[in-house]
Amino acid sequence: MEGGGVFDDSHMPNLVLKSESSEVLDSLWVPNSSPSFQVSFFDECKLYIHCSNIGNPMMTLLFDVGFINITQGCASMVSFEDAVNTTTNNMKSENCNEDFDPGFHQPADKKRRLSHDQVKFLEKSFEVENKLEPERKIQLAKEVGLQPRQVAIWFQNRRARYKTKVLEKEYTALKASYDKLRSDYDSLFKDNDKMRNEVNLLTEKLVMREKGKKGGDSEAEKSAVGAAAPATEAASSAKSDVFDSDSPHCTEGAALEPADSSHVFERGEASDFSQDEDDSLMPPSCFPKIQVECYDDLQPNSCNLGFPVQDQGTWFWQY
DNA sequence: TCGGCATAGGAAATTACGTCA
DNA sequence: AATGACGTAATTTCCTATGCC
Repeated sequence: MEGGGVFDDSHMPNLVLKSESSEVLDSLWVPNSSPSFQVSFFDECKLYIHCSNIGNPMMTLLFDVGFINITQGCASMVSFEDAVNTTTNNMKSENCNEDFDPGFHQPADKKRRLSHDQVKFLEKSFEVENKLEPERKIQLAKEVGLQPRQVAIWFQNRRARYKTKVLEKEYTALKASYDKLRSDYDSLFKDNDKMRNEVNLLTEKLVMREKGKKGGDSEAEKSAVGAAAPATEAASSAKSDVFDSDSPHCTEGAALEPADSSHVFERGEASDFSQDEDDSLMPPSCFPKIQVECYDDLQPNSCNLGFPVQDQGTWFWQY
């Protein structure tokens, strides 16, 4: 059970307070007023408190002892605790009125948790507007039964909590995005590696064929290619069929340069997707065309970072 | 108009307390 | 009963905006 509820009339069995609580307590929290409390009579079950306030005649409040806990008389606060938790022993007061019985004093920094109803009320108000105008602060304080200062502090802390929550959410989203990006990058890198191997194989085939043509020894060419094929076939994926030696993709344009083709694919820093363009290394027409559609399934805000798919292709492939 | 001062309010950091496992 | 973790009320410090002289 949450204790220390302020102005939580669900815990107020006393008819005096039930019927007059709003009026009475409002009067206690008149800004700039200096209410004072005085225990005038205290018997085994009732507590009589005289409350004087500016603009108000002396009032006598009658409380059932087992249900109340005066916490901040100086600040004009009366809190009502659950009967189960409250006894005559824990009745305390930190009233600035030094005339109070020492037995009712408590440390000045004593704090009480706000009641469920108070928090609910403040939360609703916070949803409407998370900043407090002075008038609104006073109005809220009156309605919820707190000091304006307490309301201001609650809003301050609430804003801080809200900000923390938003930051946590943003961090989580950003991290998920990064993880996906990283995962996509890794899989792309593997594909890249696989394709590089295929290109190397095909390049070798092509070179051999060119050599064979130049030498006019077609028999030697056949045997060379035939010998190379079984050894490399295992490493090739099914995609290699696309780049078969008869494919127009490969035969078009100038001859490939096998010696330099591999370093274009070399992996740089894992987090650095940029590659310096170096046309001298490989003529654009030498590589088989990589279809950009293979990136189409990338989700926005994940690995593609919102850039057009066409642009992303250049992060990995320099033509 | 400009500068100095006081004041209020907010953000951020920190402390202190209450609650719970 | 003691203890540590956690949530939160409250405090402190710093900064900024505003009004007044």
